[in-house]
Amino acid sequence: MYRIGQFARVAGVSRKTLRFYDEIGLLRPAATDTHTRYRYYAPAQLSELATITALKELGMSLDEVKAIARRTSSRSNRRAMLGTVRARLERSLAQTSASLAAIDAAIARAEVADVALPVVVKRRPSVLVASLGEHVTGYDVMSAERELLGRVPVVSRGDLRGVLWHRCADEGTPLGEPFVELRSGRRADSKLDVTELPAVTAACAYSTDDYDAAEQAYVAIRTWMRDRRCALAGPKRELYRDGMLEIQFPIVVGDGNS
Amino acid sequence: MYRIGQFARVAGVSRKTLRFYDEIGLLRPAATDTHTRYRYYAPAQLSELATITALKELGMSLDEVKAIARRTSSRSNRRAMLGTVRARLERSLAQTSASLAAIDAAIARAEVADVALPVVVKRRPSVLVASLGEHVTGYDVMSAERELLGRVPVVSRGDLRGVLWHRCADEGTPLGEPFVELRSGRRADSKLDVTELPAVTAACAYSTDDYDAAEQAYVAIRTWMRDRRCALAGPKRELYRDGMLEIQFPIVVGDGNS
DNA sequence: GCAACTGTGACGTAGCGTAAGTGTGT
DNA sequence: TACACACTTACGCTACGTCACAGTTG
Repeated sequence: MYRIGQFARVAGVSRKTLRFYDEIGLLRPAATDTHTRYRYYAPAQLSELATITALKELGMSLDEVKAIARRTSSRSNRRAMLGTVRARLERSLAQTSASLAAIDAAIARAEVADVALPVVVKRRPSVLVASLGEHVTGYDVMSAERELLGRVPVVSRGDLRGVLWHRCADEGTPLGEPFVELRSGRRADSKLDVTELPAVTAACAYSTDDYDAAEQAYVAIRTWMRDRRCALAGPKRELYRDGMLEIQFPIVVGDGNS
Repeated sequence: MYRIGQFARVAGVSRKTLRFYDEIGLLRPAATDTHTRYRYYAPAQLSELATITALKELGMSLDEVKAIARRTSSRSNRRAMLGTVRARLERSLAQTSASLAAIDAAIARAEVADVALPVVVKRRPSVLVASLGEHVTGYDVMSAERELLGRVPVVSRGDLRGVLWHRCADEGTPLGEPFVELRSGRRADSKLDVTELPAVTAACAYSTDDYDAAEQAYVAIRTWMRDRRCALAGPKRELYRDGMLEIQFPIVVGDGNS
């Protein structure tokens, strides 16, 4: 029989680890002195501990190790558990390599060194909006917006206000459609188009409300999407927030089930 | 100005996250009502928060984000930090893909489904041992061992006892060298060879002390090493521990600096 | 007055590391 | 007696999630 220190040295783990495994019932010492409470381990427990360590290395949590190491766990249970762990590892691998690619891209163009124009992904819920129902060229967007606002009373408006870009400058004449959120239940002028902006996951960036800054934000999102081989999934959205601009590119996204 | 709930919705994070970032000084609200302690956020803070989120996505800790986002951090500092994070990501990637390969191998041969013969890696310190100084064939190992033990008094012996296998059965006649650990400071019979077993990192498995079980353990380690494309780095060691056998294959191992 | 919001604690997560203070073995 | 070893208890770490209870806003 080994006392805790020697067993720890021989097994290559820390004493604290052994006490912890005892505490959570994962590896109980073969004997415990009832008076001194010293833990005594049998040589055969080296292989028990090796099982625990090996399963932990495969990426299992101690709870999972406990479950799989029980005598009562069936072969099919164990196989299922391996599948679960495998799936988790794969997700983590994808995540890590995506981060690695992103950081390499950032290093390559020395971009994040200036912490410039961060892009973030957000899930946006669907929203009820009113618009004029027509797509106008870039130069007419501001007047169209004024007209729209003139037709929707302030009490009916929600917080969101902006432009949907159905076609961007890089594809020819830009075509935009100003919109305002409608407070739920409010009806608008019957000549207005009332539609539901669909829920999307979008890559977003922020800028001040001037042309050059916005252009930089657009470039940042495009670069971000190129780095991640990410496809556009709908018209871009430009939102006005009190002097700030938020630019959203809806993106295609896995549903997490694959 | 947004209150916490709206800011959280717009930014796509939780209220608790915002309170936490306030608490650790990572993102302080633009204003706080001194009476009610309500937090008020400015629209421009959306982009601050986006920076934080983006850096976090790259794999930085909040402490690192705090450091890199400070105005006082220089470009070279930031570049160095990116390098650090990149290195960490790479290690984690290697680790995860190794686990994935191991679990795939296990699934393929339905091995861990029976939680059979786990292999673990251990770092072993160097150890002072005595031996007869000659390599004997497999059949003579037991008698050589008896002779060795006869020449080393019990008081001089340490805990370790076993055989070094200089050549294994798969390479022809097995050649072994029994050894016993010497308690530090103790001198042995001058006709014995006293050497230092070098410190090694070894892949280890356990078995009971009989031929078939030991053979299975050998197979398990060889399979493990093949799965990991891992090379042998010295004579195999067989240790006797009170009826149990521990088999160690020294392996080549990166020094963690690459 | 009521619903929806906000605040501050306090406790939980995983897997141990690191003391602090006290008893045990040789 | 000295010294290594063992014990328990408690707090620390990351990045928040989840109550519970009380005050605030519209």
